[in-house]
Amino acid sequence: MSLPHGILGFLYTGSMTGYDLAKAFHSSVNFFWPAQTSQIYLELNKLEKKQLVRSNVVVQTVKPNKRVYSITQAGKDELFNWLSGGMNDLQKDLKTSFLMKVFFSGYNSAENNIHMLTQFSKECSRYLESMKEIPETIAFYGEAASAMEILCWEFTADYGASYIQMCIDWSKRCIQRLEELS
Amino acid sequence: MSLPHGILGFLYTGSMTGYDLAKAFHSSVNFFWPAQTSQIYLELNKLEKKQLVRSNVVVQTVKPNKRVYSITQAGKDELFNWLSGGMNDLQKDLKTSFLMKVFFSGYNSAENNIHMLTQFSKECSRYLESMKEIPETIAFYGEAASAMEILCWEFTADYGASYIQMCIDWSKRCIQRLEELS
DNA sequence: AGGCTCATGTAACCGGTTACATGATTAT
DNA sequence: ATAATCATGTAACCGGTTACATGAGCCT
Repeated sequence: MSLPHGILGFLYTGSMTGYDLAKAFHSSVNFFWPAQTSQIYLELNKLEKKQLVRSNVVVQTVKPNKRVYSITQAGKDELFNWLSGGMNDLQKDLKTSFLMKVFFSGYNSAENNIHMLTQFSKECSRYLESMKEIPETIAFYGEAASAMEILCWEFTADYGASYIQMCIDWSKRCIQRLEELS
Repeated sequence: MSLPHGILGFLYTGSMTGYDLAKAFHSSVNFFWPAQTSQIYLELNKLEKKQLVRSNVVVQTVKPNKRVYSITQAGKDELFNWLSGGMNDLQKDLKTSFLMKVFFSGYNSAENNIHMLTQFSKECSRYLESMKEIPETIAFYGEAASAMEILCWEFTADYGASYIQMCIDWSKRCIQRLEELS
């Protein structure tokens, strides 16, 4: 239950079409929130029914017509209410199928588990690598943004990198303990 | 798509009822996978249709009758296939509404954001605190488990604690940078 | 000719959440 | 008395995923 608030967040900086929003999502929050374009259109409909956004069709000759969405006052209220509102529970953030797998990996051999954790660690490194473009992306979009906005974008990047690094450190510790067994 | 595998994982150690499974979930993986009892019954039905588990009713006189589930060979195959199978994508693990909130917190004041992050940090500490019982739980259940099983349980606890600790460190860094602004 | 950009959707499905429903026995 | 334990479900809903459908114009 976050995509609608993300949409409101983007619309707060200016009116956009569903298509624009999809691009905005994909080029910014994608590394932690991959959104489907179709889902964005669905959410826009819901948001309009709740009167948190409003839309009007812009007729175009060369390109296809488009529906431009704007945030309403009620939408802004909802956005800021959400921003200053209560936290999401940490339990939800920990709920990963990976941990479920680890929990039952005791049925597996040490070799298998070392292999599994090595694979995991490698995937983490790959992900970390793919996140190295983020500072450039922030610099690009930051031209038109406030210092505070840029800072908060950097916070999300920091969080992402820290999380992946923690995973790498953790798997290293686990592998070490598995090797001590044999 | 992990709960069914968790069920198979528990049934691998022995036959159980839905009720037993619910207790097993709640007293072990609960800190990273809070499962609803009703969902467990639904999944058991699905697993039986797929012939990964089989059940038979045990008539009781004093207590109500119960349906005991056992894992089939196909179920064991599925379990071990899943255990040694490909990784879940890290992107999913990063997909938290909290990051969405942080991303748009640039619209908020420094004071508001410091307050928000302080609240978050406190909640993390509380969660860390609540996780301190886990070693005892592991010791309790570990009596009947192999060294490898215990080790993997500890891995999940380590992961959980490391994750929360990372969140605490991260919010500390963020707050520091916010304070430098003013 | 082939692929990209612009532009907007529908439909089926799925895992999971919340809330509700029932009812006997046993321990405090 | 009343709370907990044992025991199993149904129903409505919800956010999100996957796949599919359409179609004009522009660039190479």
